[in-house]
Amino acid sequence: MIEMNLLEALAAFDAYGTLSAASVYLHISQPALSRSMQKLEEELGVKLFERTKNRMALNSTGKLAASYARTILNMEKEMTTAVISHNRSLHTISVGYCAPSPRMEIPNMLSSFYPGTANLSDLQSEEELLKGLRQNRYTMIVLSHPVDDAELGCQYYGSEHMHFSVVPAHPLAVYKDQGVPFSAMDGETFLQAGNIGIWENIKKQKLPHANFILESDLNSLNTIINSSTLPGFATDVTIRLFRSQQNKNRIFVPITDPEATIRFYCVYLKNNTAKLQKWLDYLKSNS
Amino acid sequence: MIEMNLLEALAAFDAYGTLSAASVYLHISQPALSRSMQKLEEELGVKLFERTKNRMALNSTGKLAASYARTILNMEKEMTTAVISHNRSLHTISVGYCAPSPRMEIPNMLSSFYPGTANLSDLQSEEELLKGLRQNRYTMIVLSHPVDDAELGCQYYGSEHMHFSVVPAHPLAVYKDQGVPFSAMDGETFLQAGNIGIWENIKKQKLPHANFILESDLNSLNTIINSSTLPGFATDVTIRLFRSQQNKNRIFVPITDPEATIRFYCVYLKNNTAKLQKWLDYLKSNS
DNA sequence: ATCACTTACGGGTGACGTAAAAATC
DNA sequence: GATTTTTACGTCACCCGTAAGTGAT
Repeated sequence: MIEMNLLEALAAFDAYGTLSAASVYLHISQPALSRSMQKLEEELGVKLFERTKNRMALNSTGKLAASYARTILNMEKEMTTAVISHNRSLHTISVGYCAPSPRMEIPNMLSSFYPGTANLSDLQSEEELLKGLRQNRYTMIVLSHPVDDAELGCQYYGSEHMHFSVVPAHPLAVYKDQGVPFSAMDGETFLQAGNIGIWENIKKQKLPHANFILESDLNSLNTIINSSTLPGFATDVTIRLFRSQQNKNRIFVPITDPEATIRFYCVYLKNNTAKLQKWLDYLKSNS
Repeated sequence: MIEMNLLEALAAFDAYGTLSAASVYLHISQPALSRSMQKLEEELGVKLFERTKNRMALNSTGKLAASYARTILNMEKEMTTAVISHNRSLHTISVGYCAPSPRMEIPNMLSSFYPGTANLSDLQSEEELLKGLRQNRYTMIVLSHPVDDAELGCQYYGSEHMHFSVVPAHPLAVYKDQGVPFSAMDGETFLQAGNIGIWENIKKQKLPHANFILESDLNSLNTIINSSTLPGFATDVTIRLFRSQQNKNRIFVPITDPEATIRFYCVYLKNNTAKLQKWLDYLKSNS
């Protein structure tokens, strides 16, 4: 059997033309490479080189062998990358989100269910998420609606309700219990986090005349909110998550339109059910 | 880099299911195989097996690796056979003939021009010969006519002239100097060697009413001829080649038809000109 | 003189086999 | 008790690097 290091030596010689040059590339001594080539010829029982006293060159048989060597080495390289990447995928849960708040909550929960398992997050449009799921780029995606598909599993995760965030002096602050419709604030200027996923669509639809000042860095956004009287947004989820660091000077006015509530669903390839079993069981037990 | 022996060990384990069985197949000790598998996992940095205290099984990563291992091993096997067969083809001249007499003469001549080079012979129809030549199954073929083709070289080799072989008492024996046409013997029964190549066509065309008793073994044929008065065939070439062992009781009557003479041409792929140079030079110098 | 390859020689690594242990069937 | 895997240990082979030699440019 021809060992891989001999194949690599042959390919290197073919690439570099002389033993000395190839030996430098291979980080071995030149006599060692010379012996390797002799051994290769001996194992195959075939002359691979035309030799003059101070020059070696592949003959036609050697050229053929070198071309095989290259393909075998490529396949070996492909094998290692494929095996390693497959292994990584076993220890990674990649989740795609349509909105920021599940993205804030879920990774920590997954980490506790799957300790030692990397979990990657991505915020995307729902079409991109579904495409990525089918291409196995996501182990699971979180959508704002259930799906019905033979290949896909679907499990309700939870809901999120949108509020306006206003200073106490704001005229609408008094509606903090009964709520207001989106239309009550259309035309105002809002402070807003950068990427809000699916909420972007709802905002455009329900507040067509409003202006938005975007700040993608959450710390900066918080600083700005603290020093500003401009209204902003908050949801039941973000209010809960950031209770400790919350600006006391803000009133959260719930929005009464049905579009202000989103129900989230975890969607996954049924192939991956086993991998997600613990997580799905947890969700079922909570609903 | 993953060495070939590790790949073979992995493939063997996949095939046999236990280290012990695989180690028997591989002719190594079972602990050695155990270490090989550990080393493979270590080199890839990946778990390939589910292990219980006295059982090992490939996990999904291991299955993937084993399948790569098989393809790489197959390619390595393919490499050795391809290289060896290519090498053999360099040291072999395979010649296809359309008639027996060049096949009797040429191999010895080639051996003297190419000592240490195997030379294979085959008797075939001219269509088969041309097909085989283009498929590189023949280094050279001998046809009864020249060819004109951009890819093919062609060199006149020599001619052969057909005679009837009759006992002295035969009525036509007296024509041994002036010759007779084929038609003079049509309808008679002949003794004939088994495979006479292109001559078969000529015989069928020019002696449509004759009968032929075939004997493919030349020694047996000779015995039969010696004890028989039936006519047969001989050519200038066979008369010359077998002069020593010739039956003194035979007269050779030349045949006057133009079809009784064949001119032979060596045809080869121009690709192979270098390989046949010596031989072609010899033929040119003789014509 | 430099370069390129081969041969000779000594040393260290690593792969092997034997032996033994642990655990399962 | 038989099987299967792992660990421990000693041995030997093989591959490597250094050094030296040959021949060509």
